[in-house]
Amino acid sequence: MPRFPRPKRSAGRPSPPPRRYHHGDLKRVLVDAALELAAEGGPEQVSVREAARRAGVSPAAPFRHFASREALMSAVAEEAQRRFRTEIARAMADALADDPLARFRQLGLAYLRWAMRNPAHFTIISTRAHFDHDGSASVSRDNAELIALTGDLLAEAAARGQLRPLDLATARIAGRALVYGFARMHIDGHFPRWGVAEAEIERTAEAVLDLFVGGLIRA
Amino acid sequence: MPRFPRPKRSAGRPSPPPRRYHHGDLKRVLVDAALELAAEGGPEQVSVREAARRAGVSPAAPFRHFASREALMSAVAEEAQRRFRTEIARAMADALADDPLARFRQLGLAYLRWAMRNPAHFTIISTRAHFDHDGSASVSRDNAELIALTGDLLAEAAARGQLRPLDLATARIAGRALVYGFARMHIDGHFPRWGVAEAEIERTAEAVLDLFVGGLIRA
DNA sequence: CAATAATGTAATCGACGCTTACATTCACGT
DNA sequence: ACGTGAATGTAAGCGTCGATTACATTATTG
Repeated sequence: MPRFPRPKRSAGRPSPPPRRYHHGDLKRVLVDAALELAAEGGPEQVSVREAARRAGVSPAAPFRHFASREALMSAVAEEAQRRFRTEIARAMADALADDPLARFRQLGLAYLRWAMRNPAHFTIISTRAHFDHDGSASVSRDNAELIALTGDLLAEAAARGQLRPLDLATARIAGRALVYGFARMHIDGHFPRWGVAEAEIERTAEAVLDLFVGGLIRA
Repeated sequence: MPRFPRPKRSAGRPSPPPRRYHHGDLKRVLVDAALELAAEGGPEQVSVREAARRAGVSPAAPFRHFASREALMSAVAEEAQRRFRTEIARAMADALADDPLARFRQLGLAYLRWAMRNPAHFTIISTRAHFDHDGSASVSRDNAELIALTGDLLAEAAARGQLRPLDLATARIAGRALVYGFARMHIDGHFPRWGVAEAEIERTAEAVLDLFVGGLIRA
């Protein structure tokens, strides 16, 4: 006797998903549930059991698809990274094509906006502790591309004589530290202490970016 | 009959601490153990039970001193903040007294060094998720003082005509975002992806700071 | 259609945070 | 000095979690 007696279907009905023993697309549903959990309560709140619960499945079921919580988190990270990458690409498509410094600024702004609007997902893809970056080829590739892009934009700006004399590698890293730090200050709740109200944050982000870029250009 | 029969002491010995029922200084020992745990495996690795274990005490004992894991973490954070504050004060005492920009740079460098050498402790005091900042008067006060100091140094530099025209509040925040971001990039394991080897990091930190300060000064 | 792989459940383990009831010791007023 | 209440420890247990194992059901394929 089956432990989960299949509910009798009234004859001709085409079957609204009434609890089959095999879920069908559990892997994807688990990742989605985990993304939700992260968005709701931060990365630490993601639990295999709760994801299973939301998928309507037993606590052990997820382990057929993910060997560990960490493996689930890696899948979550890859999905988050995919969304991040898409958003950045969209922003860069909108940016002026012929001014590398303007594109650099636009890249920084898009990065900041996505990070601040998706704090949990940003944290997951940004913090080694939450999943194994090196284990994900796509995340590594995306990151490498983004890093290369910032380098290219700065190099192009330098080639056009827009920059004061400075070390490009240092400027690249400083720029990243700036936007990463700003995003994390927001996520980690620093801004109230700095007298920056929620409503001012995006404006402040632009001001900070402009100040930084202003410090790079030839006077 | 006592469940923990006191081990007989050989007569005249002055008692090396042989397991008394009352520990004597459990609160402090628990905080120290928790600090160690954080240093070893990061803030997430801090557990009440393990701290109790290292203190040689039952799993329930810590709850006499800390109402929750979070309360323990707050005590850990306050101790970490105390150490941080001490280190910053020491660095500032060593810095040139009469050049505000040099002091600003020195402050940033001291901040970075401590953060990178004490990653777990830095993470705890920097990330709201790990404990309730607002619940700790001392941490709030320390932070306010540090924030005020950066503002004062920049204002003094501006008053002496060392800076190009810029918004001081923005510069303050940009400076903090820069050092916070750099420190977190290190802690979060970003630098290998950016081609910065471990041995180069402190040098890179100085270069980044100098580039930023160089962008603030009058050309 | 039968064998087998894929994918689910049940039951269980150990670690954790936390609570309650009880034991031991300390500190203080008489 | 002493006895009593406060302080501080233990024991036992609850519910949650990640993870494993044995078994049940379904899908696939020769």
